[in-house]
Amino acid sequence: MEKKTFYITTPIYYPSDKLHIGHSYTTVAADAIARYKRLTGHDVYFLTGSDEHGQKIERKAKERGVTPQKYVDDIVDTFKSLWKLMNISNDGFVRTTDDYHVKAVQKIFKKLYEQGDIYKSSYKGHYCTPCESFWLERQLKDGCCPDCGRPVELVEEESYFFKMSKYADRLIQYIEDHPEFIQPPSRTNEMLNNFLRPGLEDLCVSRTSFKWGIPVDFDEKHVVYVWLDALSNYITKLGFYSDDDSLYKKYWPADVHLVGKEIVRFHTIIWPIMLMALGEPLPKQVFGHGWLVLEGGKMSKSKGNVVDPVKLCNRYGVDAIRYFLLREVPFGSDGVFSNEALIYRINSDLANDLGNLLSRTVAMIDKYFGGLIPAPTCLNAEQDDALIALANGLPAQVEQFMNELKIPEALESIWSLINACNKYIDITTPWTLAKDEANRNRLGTVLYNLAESLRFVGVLLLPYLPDTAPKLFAQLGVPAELTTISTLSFGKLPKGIVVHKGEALFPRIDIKKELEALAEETLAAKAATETSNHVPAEAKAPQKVEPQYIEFDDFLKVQMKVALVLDCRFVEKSKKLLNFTLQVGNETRTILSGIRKWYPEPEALIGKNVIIAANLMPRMICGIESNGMILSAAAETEDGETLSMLTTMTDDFKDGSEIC
RNA sequence: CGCGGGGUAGAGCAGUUGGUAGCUCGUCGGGCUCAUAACCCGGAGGUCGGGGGUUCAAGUCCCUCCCCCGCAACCA
Repeated sequence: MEKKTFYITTPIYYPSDKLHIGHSYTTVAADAIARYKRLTGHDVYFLTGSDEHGQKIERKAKERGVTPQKYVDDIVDTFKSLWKLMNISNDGFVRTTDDYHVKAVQKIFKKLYEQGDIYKSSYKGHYCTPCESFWLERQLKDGCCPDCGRPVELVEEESYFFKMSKYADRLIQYIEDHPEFIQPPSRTNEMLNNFLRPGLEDLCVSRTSFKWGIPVDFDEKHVVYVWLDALSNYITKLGFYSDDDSLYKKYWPADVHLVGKEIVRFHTIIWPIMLMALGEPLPKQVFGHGWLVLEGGKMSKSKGNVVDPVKLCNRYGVDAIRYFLLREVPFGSDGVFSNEALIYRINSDLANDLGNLLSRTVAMIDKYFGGLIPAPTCLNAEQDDALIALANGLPAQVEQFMNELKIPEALESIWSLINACNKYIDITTPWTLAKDEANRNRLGTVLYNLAESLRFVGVLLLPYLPDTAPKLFAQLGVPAELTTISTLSFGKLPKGIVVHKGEALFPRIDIKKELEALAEETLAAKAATETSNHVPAEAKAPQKVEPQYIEFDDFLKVQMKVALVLDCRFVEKSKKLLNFTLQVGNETRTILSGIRKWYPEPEALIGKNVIIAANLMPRMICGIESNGMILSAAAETEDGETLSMLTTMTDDFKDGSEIC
């Protein structure tokens, strides 16, 4: 019989920087699912990869003085070694710079163009020159810029567009007909209400402003822009539009695209519409998982709290990290990462429950039966039935959870057997049985039941803890042919097998000591990133460690001045920004600052003197150009909030005065 | 009224169609000694964000208010 196929993908990651624990989470989850499907007899294709084009890469490579290709090659190597380290069993690794991908994307682009779904047009924007921003017709206020109220002019910039609008109705219909398509279901509402029902705009799919991308082969000025390039990976790797599309024929449509919640939108709107336009079947499911949120907020470099998966794996072991990721983040929603939570999990679930159970079981077989697993010749229904029933029913339970991608629940159910075993030992008190030779058969049966239960645990854990399960088999002496899912019926384990006492599967961690050590490291790391973050981007290019101090000359580069607040108001579209109009000597300038939270009454600031960094590169925010930065003091308060204070001058300094 | 997700024991979370408020960790007490000071049992701890309503009965349904988070070209 043909094996049933199963195709699962992760997003392809952007090689502008090293991967963090969030990427590991997605990939480990996909890996666990892939391994589970293989274990249960599916013909699996598991794909991950890298999305390598774009302006950001082009710019970063330039900063570093290497070609974009060289730049991404280096970083993609770190991706691959991380996945190797974490035991990721992907069958393919797609790079958007790979030849087959480039060619297929060009063909896709051309086909869509030829059938009229991609058309050449231009940004027809209403452009406000002072604000340097584009506005759509409906955004205008009385035909003028909604921000500054000044008149706008019509401008154009050439670019190709994809006719998403044409397929919107079909997609809405599809989503309504296939409630399982977007998971978890709450995301379905989000997509329909936020994006689909209000109406889709056509998507800009080419750029002329940079070169690092797949050239549009019939119009060399343009490169293919982001999503058309990136999303196609899921089929180009399978040989779509190539000489050999046998993999595509075999595995498409994908069973699951596993993605982070931030990109559900692209996978459930743009991607299906692309496929509709190509006349290809849609993926069966897009699963948007939650995020690993860090204690004290999102991961960010400025907080110095980016979690490096390589360090974690080296410190605690790959399986410990895999277990934590898979167990801690609930189905579809966010989970909190903290070192404390990680260590507690490792200690209580892995060391205490699982590791210790194996250890005490093997030790007793060793001690009472010379290391040979005894035969189960003396069953006691009252004590044994529940345990055996639990074990026998477990594969089906895990199967059900895994089919719904409820990985934490699947693990929980496996742990219910582990816990039952620990309790079983307590009830049967083998050490008491051992005192009386008359109970020898009963003792042997108890130990047999434990060993056999542990074999179940080992087999079911293979997808999640691929390093640990074989260690468990080795200690119990389980032969390879008894480590498949089809052998999971209680009693298959033969008597007389030799057990081998071994190392603890997961050594216990001294929490107090460990947290202290970690705190020290974090502090050091934070100091390092802080110094490097305050250096302008251009100077950051070389990889060497940044010095703790800056040169006096560097300091002189920062021009700080006193400025008088002429006007201060909310930026309408923003929850966080204040728009300052400032008098600096004889010039007037605009600066935006994200401090609305702490200054809910902007009028009160008018007339104050503030200190600004005056020669920062101007930057567009919310369609308004910001010219500099207002200096503030930030502090952590007890409830973890950052407070920010405008540094105001009480003295009567003249605005425009230099600060030195 | 932009959209979405939340507010349940010290922490993190479950609670299907309304019917005794649960789980994990921590904490306190007890048991056991095979085991990685691990394991097993028990206790304490909650006016389920506030207010109003429907009902014999509301964490669950309805109304209203408050707070947190994410997203939406937004923290220089």
